[in-house]
Amino acid sequence: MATAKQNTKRRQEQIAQATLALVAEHGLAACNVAAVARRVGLVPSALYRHFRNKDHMLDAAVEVIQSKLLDNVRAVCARQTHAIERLHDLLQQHVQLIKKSRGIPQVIFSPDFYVDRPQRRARVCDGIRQYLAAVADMIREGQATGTIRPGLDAETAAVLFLGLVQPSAVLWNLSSGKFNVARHAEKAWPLFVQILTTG
Amino acid sequence: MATAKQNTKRRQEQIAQATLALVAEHGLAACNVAAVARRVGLVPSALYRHFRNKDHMLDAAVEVIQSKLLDNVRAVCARQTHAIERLHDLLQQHVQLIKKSRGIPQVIFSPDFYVDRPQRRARVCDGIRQYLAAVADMIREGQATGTIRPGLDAETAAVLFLGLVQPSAVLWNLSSGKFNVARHAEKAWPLFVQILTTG
Amino acid sequence: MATAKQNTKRRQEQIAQATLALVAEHGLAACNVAAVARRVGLVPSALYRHFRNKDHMLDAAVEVIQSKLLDNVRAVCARQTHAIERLHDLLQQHVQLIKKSRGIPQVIFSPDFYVDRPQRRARVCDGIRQYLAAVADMIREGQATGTIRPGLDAETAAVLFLGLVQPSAVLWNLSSGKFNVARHAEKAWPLFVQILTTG
Amino acid sequence: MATAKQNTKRRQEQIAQATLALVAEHGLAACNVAAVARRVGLVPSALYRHFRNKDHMLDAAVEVIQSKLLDNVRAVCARQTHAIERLHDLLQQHVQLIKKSRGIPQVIFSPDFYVDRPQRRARVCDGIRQYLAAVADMIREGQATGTIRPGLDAETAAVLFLGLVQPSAVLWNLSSGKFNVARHAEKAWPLFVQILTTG
DNA sequence: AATGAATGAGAATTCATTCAT
DNA sequence: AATGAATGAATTCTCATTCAT
Repeated sequence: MATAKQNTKRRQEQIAQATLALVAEHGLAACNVAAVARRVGLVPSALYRHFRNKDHMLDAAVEVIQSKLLDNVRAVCARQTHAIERLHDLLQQHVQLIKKSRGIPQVIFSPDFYVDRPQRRARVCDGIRQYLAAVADMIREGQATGTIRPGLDAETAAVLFLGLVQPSAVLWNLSSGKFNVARHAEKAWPLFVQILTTG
Repeated sequence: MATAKQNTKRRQEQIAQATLALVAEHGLAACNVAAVARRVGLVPSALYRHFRNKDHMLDAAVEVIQSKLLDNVRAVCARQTHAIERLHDLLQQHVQLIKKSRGIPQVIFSPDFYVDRPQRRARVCDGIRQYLAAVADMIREGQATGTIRPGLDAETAAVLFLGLVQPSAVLWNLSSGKFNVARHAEKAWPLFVQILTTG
Repeated sequence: MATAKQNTKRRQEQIAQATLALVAEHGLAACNVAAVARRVGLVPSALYRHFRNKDHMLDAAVEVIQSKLLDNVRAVCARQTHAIERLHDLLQQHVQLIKKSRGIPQVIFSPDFYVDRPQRRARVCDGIRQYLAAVADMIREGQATGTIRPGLDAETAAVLFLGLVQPSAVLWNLSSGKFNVARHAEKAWPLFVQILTTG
Repeated sequence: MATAKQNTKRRQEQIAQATLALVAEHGLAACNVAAVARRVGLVPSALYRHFRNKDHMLDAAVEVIQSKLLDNVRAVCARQTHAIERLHDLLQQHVQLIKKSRGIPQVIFSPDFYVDRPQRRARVCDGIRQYLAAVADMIREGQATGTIRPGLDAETAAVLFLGLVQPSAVLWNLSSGKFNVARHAEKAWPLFVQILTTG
C-alpha cells in the first residue's frame, strides 16, 4: 500500500492522467477521488497535498487533452509542408488520438464537465477554437499556394473537418469499438478533398 | 402541494420529459430524483410508483430522444420527395431540434449515460444506426433517380451528414449559444451537395 | 434502531435540545451530527430532513437558550411585583437554569459559536441585551416606586447583576460541580442589595 | 521558506504564543496545527520536534494565560500598598489584558478546552483559584488595616470582583468591540467600593 | 396515487500525526 | 532542526430508495 514518495510535480501529472483515464473509461460519475487515488497508488487524502480539490484535478485533466490536441497540430506542421498533406496527416493523428486515449473527445463533449463551471467551459471552448483556427490556417495556406480552391470559406471547412471524425468517434464509442474510425476517415477523406479542390 | 392524481401512463410521460429536460439543461449530475420530482410537481418517493428506479427514468428519457429523431425522418419523408430536398429539410429539422431541445444531442453523446449500462448503450447505438440508415436510404434513392452521383458510398456520406451538424452543436453549447448553428449549416450545405453531385 | 416516525416540528425540537445538551455537556467540538443523531435515536442523514445543515441545528439550539432566559424574565415578572423581590427571584431562577441545563451560559460565552458567523453573534448579543434591558427596567421600576435609590445607574447595575452569577457559573463548571453556585448567590445577594439601596 | 533553526526552548514559547493568539482571535476550532505552524513560520510536522502533540501545545498556551494573570497580581502588589488602590489597579490591569490579548478570558471560559481533559481543567481551575485567593488576600489586608469593613466575606467579594469585568468582557466580544469595557469598569468600581466600605 | 419520515451507502474534504530525507 | 509526502480516522452532506399512512 505504501508507495515510494514522489515530488508534487510528478504526482500532479500522475493524478491528471489518472483522472483523465478514469473519465474517459468509466465516465465523469465514476471518476471520484477514491478511484483516482487508487489508480495512482495513494490514499484519497494524499491527493489533497497536490491539488486543492477535485475540481482542480479535473482542470488538470482538461489541460492534458488540450495539449495533446495542440501537440498534434505542431507535429503535423513540422512534418508536412503541403496544405492538403498536412490536413490528411492531422486527420490521421486525430484518429490515432481517439483510438489511443479512448474517449477523449467524449470528455470534451460531456456537458457535465461544464455546468456551473464557466471558466472550464471557456477554457475548453478556447482550446477547440485554437484547433479550428489552426485547421483554417492550413486551408488558407493551401489557398495561397494554389492547392486549395480560393472560393472556399476556410472557417466553414475547418468545422467540417472536425465533422469528418467526430460522428465516427461517437459511433466507435457507442458500438464498443466495433465501428472502424480509421476506415471511415479513409473513406471520407477523398470527399473532403473534393470540397477543398473541386469548385 | 398536493397534485391531482394522474394515471401512470400520463405520469410516465411527464417524468420522462422532465428527466430529459433536466439532463439537457443542467447535465446528468444535476438530474437527481428530487429534481425530477420537483419538475413534475410530485414528491421524490411518488416517482417510484411509476418507475422501478432512476435507471428506468433515464431509459424513458432516451426513448423520447430516439422518437424525436425518427419523427424528424418521417416528417421529412412525408413532406419532400426529392432526395436532396429531403436531406436539406432533415438538416434543418435537426438544427431546429438542437436549438429547441437544447443539448439533446449532447445527451446522446454523454458517455456517463452508457458506462456499465450495456443495454442502454446498445439501444442508443441502434437508434443512431437507424437514423444513419434512413439518411443512407435517402441518398440511395437519390442515386436511383439520378440526382445523386452513383459512385458515392451512401454509408460514408450519411456519417458525414451527421458531421455537418454535430461539431457545430458542440461549439454552440460550449460557446453558450454564441456560435450560430443554423448559419453554419447553411454554409456547409452547399459543400455537402457538392459531394453528393459532383464526381 | 428503527424509531417511530415523528413529524418535523417535533423532530426539530428534539434535535435542537439534543444539540444543546451535547454542546453543554461535552463541548462544541464533540457536538457532531452523528452524536446528535444518536441522541435523538436517528441515523445521521435523517437529520437533514429536518434541518438544512449543522449550522441550522446550532442556531436552533441557541434559540432554545434565548427563550429559556426570556421565559425566566416573564415568569418572574408575573410572580413578583416588588422590584427587589423580582431581582432576587430572577437571580434564583438563573442559578437554577445553570444547574439544570448544565453549561448553558458557557455555550453562550463560547467564542467558537460565533467566529465567522456574524448573524449568530448578533442574535445572541441581542438576546443578552434584552435580558440586560429587562433587568435594568426592573431597577428603574424600583427607583420609580422608591425602593431602589434614585442615583444608581440602572444599566451598570444590570451588568453587575450578571456578574453576580457568571463567575460562579464558570467556577462551578471548572470545578466539576464542586463550587456551590446557589450558596455564592445567596451570599452575594445582600451585597448587591446594598448597592441598590444604600447611597 | 526555510527558517533559521532555533533551540527548542525558544520554539516552545513561540508555539505556545501562536497557539494562544489563534484561539483568542479565531476560536479553538480554527486553531489547528497547520495554522499554528504558519504563524510560527514553520511546517506543521516541524512542531512535533518541540511538542509531543497538539494537546501539549494547548497546555502550553494555557500556561501563558495563567502566568499573565498572576503577573498582573505581582505587578499590582509591587506598585500599590493600599488595599483598595491595589484592587482598583488590578481591575484596570485586567481590563487592559482583555483589550490587549483579545479574548483571553473567553479562552479560559471555553468549555471545549476542558471536556475529556481533566488535568487541564484542574490546572485552569487552580489558576483562577489562585487569582481569587490573591484578591481575597488583598481584601483581608484591607480589613486588617481598617480600610475595608470587617464584616465582609472576602471570598464572596473576590468572586464579585471577577464579576466586575467578566460580563462586560463577554459583551465586548459579542458586540465586536462596541461595548466599552473600560468605561463599564470605571462606573462599576464605585459600586464595588461601596460594598467594600459601607456597612 | 401521493406523502413524509427514515435509511444506508457513498462522496469530498480536513486534520493530527508519522516518517524518510 | 526542518521539510514534504503520505496516512487514516473523522466529519459533513447528498442521494436513491423503502415503507407506513
